Amino acid sequence: MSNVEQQRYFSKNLLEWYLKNRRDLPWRRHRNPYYIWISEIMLQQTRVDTVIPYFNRFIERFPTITDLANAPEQDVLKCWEGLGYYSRARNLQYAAQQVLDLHDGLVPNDKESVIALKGVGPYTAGAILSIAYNQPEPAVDGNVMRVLSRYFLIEEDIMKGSTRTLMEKLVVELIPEGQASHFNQALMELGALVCTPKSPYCLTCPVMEYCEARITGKEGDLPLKSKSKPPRPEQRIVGLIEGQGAHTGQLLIRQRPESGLLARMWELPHVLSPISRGARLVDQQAQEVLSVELLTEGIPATPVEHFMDAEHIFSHIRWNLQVYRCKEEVKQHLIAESATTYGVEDEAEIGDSMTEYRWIGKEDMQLYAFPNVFLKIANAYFEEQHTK
DNA sequence: AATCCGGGGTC
DNA sequence: GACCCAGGATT
Repeated sequence: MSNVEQQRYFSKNLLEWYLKNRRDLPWRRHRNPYYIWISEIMLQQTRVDTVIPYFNRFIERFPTITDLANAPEQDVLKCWEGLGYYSRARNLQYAAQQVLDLHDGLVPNDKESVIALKGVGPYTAGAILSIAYNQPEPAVDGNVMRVLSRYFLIEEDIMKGSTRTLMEKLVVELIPEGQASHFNQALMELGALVCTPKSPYCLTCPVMEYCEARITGKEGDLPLKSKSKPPRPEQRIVGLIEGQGAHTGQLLIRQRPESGLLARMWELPHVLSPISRGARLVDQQAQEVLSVELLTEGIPATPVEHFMDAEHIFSHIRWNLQVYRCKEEVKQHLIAESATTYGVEDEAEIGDSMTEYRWIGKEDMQLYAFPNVFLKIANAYFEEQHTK
C-alpha cells in the first residue's frame, strides 16, 4: 500500500464514519459562525460534556455578538464561572468588540482577520474557517495530533511547535475536496470517541486496517509527549470574615487585580504564608499570619477559629488553603467620628484603595464571579449559617 | 522556546 | 493519590 492509498483510505473511511456517528451537539445544530466561535473557545482544554451547559447558558444570555460586546465584563465572567482559564472569557468579549468595530458584527472569514481576534490562535482560526466557512484550513488540536500520530506512526514530541506544523501540512493533504468542515470535525470526533488517550477502541475504529500504531502494537505509546513540571505548592491563609452590626450575616470579599491569575475575579481575602513552603501551619501560627495581614490591609477583624482546609490545583501552582473564621471589629468611636466629620455613617476605607472590598450576603453570590475554591468555601459557610 | 493561565476526568 | 487532558498570550 502506497502512502497516497493509505491517506485516501483514511480520509474516505473517517468521513463516512463521522456522517453516521457524529454526536448531536448544541453548536452543530446551526451553522452560525458566532456559535462555532464560542464553542471552540470553550472547548479549549475543556471536555464536551463540561462545555454543553455553559454553551447553552452563554448563548441564551448573549444571543448575538453585539450583546456580548456591550455586556458588563462581570456578567461575562459570571457566565464563565467554574469553567476555568478566565482570560478566555475576557479575550472573547474583547474580540466581540473587535468584530463590531472592524467587521460590521460578522465573524470574519479570512485567515488574517480571524487570527487577529483576541484569544484566537492557529487552532481556533482553523476551526472557525473550516467548520463555519468550509475552508480547507487545518484545525490541529490534541485529539487530531493523537489520531494522526498513531495512524501515521509519527514519533515526534507533540509538545513541540514543529510537530504541530508538520501535522497541519498533513491535514491539508487529507481534507477531501469540499469537505473541510465535516472532515476536521471527524478527526476530532474520532479522537474523542474512539482513538482515546488511554485504551483506544481500535476494534470499532473506521481506519484501524491501515493504522500503523495498531499494526505495530504501539497505539498505547503514542502520541509522544514530554512531561510538564509538577505545580509548586503554596500555603495560603484565608479569612472568612463575618460582619457584625450593620454587616451581620455578611462576608467580606475582594476583587483580584486586573491582570495575572484569576484576573478581576472575586475572592475571600487571603495571604501567602511567608513561613512555610507548602507545609501546613499550626492554627496558632496561621492565625498570627492572618492577623498581620488583616492589620496591614486595614481590615478591622480578628481570627477566631479554624473553619476548614481546601485545595485548589492550577496547572502550575497548588494552593493549600487554611480557612479561619474571623470577626469584624465594630469601632463605635470611629463610626461616630466619621458621622460628625462627613455627616454620613460611611465605611472606613479597607485596603490600599486599589483593591475593591465589599460586604455581601448569601443572595449577592449571584452578582460576583468566583473561582471554584472560594465558591465552595463561601457556600459551606452560608449553608452552615442557614442550618444554625 | 519557556512560562503563565483552571478545572475536571480516569484508574 | 497518581496521572491525564493541552490552546493562546506573554516574555
